[in-house]
Amino acid sequence: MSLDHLPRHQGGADALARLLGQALLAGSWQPGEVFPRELDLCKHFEVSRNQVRNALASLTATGLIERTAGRGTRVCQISDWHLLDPLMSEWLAGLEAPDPKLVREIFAFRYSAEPVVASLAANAAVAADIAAIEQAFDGMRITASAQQAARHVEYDLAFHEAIYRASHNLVWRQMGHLLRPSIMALIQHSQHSVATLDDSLVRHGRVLAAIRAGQPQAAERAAREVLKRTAIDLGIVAEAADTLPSNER
Amino acid sequence: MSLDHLPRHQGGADALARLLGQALLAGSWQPGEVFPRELDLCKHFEVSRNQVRNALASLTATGLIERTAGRGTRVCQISDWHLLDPLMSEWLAGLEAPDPKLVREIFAFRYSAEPVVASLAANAAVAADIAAIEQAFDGMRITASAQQAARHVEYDLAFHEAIYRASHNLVWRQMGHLLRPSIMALIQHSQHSVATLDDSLVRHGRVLAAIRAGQPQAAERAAREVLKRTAIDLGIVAEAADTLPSNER
DNA sequence: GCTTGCTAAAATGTCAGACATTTAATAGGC
DNA sequence: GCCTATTAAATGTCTGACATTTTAGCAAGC
Repeated sequence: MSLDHLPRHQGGADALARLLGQALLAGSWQPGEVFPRELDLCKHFEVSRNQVRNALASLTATGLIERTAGRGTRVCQISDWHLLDPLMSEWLAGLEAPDPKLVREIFAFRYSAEPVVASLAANAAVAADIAAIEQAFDGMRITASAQQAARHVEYDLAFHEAIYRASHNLVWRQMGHLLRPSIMALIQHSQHSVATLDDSLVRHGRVLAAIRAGQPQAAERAAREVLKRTAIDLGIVAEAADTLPSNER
Repeated sequence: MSLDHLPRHQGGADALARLLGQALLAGSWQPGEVFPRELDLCKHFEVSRNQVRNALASLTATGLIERTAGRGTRVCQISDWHLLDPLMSEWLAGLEAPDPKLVREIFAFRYSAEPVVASLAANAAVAADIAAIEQAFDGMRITASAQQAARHVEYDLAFHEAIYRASHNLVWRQMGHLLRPSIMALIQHSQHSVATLDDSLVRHGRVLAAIRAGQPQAAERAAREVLKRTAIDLGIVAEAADTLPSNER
């Protein structure tokens, strides 16, 4: 794959890293394939070798590419990508059409993890945590219309992130970054009718209530119900389906 | 905090990043404090500015420090550290005496997450996955003596990592990196008597059996039992205690 | 006295060019 | 045919100069 179709860019090495990172996430290069050489990138984007090297260093840090002196740069296997790196989440969230396989994998993770997080939050949340969740929930309610989908999604994001934070665990908190790509993908599949939005709101409300009441098991169940709704909205499972996304043998 | 007590080093920028990263993880600088300037680091370690900048770039990528032109370099809050970055795990695992708070946080995460992972593995594992878990388990059995603690811990690590891989989820798999610092800490608290080692082995065996049998709920329970044993061995809870480490309000 | 604005210093960021090192391919000798 | 030396090509490193950003200090003006 050549880089002819990539647009010129403006901004520093970060912008270049983002551009290349997103191209890799979008599948412009296959794993194992050789990546363009530094000097070619310099020429194509009309930037200094320094900027290219800085950008490539970011890509290396996220496990997208692997570089060896004399050999060149190759694209890593998907299983080696650092999906939990905040940079990666940001790039993924900014993609127009993220790889459905990736979205599905991330959602499958959320489906198994988030009930546990909600349960932890119900045990550990203090007043400030509950206030944060509540505020996000209020925002979701106010923006529950098709016209304000973008703002609604932001509040949705804040809601779930607040729950991760409320778990009061450093590791789970870091994982909140993963929410952005998963939730931003909702905008693409914007089959947000009034009915589904209302249903989604009710389910979110039950999670909030359970956490506020300090009921871990109820929070766990409620979180799972929220994710079932999200799975439908993401187009991962069909509307009527009662089955859940799970990893088959 | 000055860097007078840091040893000279040998190796490239990676080694320097490791040295500085481990010093940060060990708490040599407080969050918010200013970090030494590039030129001071050059002088102290007798390396080029290039190497220093590369090392500092790694530290920036892991969220340990934050750099601003003209302002300088400051140490980030612990909550901003990218604990899920593989580099971070490696540094943390290599520490002689990692911060007990961090070890506890990571273990608390494992305690809530690993039962879920085991359950997923019981659903998703194929023959190769089970073989990998089995092989690690055999290794643990063979090295179950105080003399071979180091090798035993490696097999222990392989056992848990194989379960993460068996979940067949890209995100959970990435999280396997976290195991190393958590399990390596076991070497420090090496109160491995024959009895505890035997008990630990039995519990690990039950996880393997449940996954092989494809029984998610049994796997979940068994994984929790393994972690209760580990919590004792890590000195997180007392021997007789039946209570579990959890995040209090 | 307080604010405003200019100036200088100090830190990180960037550039350009030469050189070092590693890897792989290639040609040559036996 | 195999082994070795050479060459080419890629990434890695060093150096010095310069750019940019931020902060602090100082001075002028209201």
